[in-house]
Amino acid sequence: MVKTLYVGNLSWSAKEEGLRQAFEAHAPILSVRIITDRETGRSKGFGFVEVEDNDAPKVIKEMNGFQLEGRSLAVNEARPKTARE
DNA sequence: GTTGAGCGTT
Repeated sequence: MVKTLYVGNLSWSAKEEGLRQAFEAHAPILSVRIITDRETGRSKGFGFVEVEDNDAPKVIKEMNGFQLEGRSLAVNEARPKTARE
C-alpha cells in the first residue's frame, strides 16, 4: 500500500529529483510529482510524494519543516484525490 | 528575470 504525501512551501526552482533525494533519505520513494502550471509550465511551489503507508508518518514527521533550497517544506498527508474509475 | 497559500494528472 502507498500513502500520498502533500509537499508544499517549496522553492520555485525545486525539482522532482530534488524532493526525491530529500525524501528517499528517510524512506523509499515510490513516486514523486511536482505540480506545474498547465499554461506556463512553471512550478506551483508544491507537489506530492508517494511512500509506503507504514513509512508515511515517519517521513512526514522527519520531512515536515525540512529546508530545501532555503524553504521549509510543508509535508502532510494528501487529501483524497477525486478518484475516477 | 515576477509570486508564496495551498492539495495533482490521465
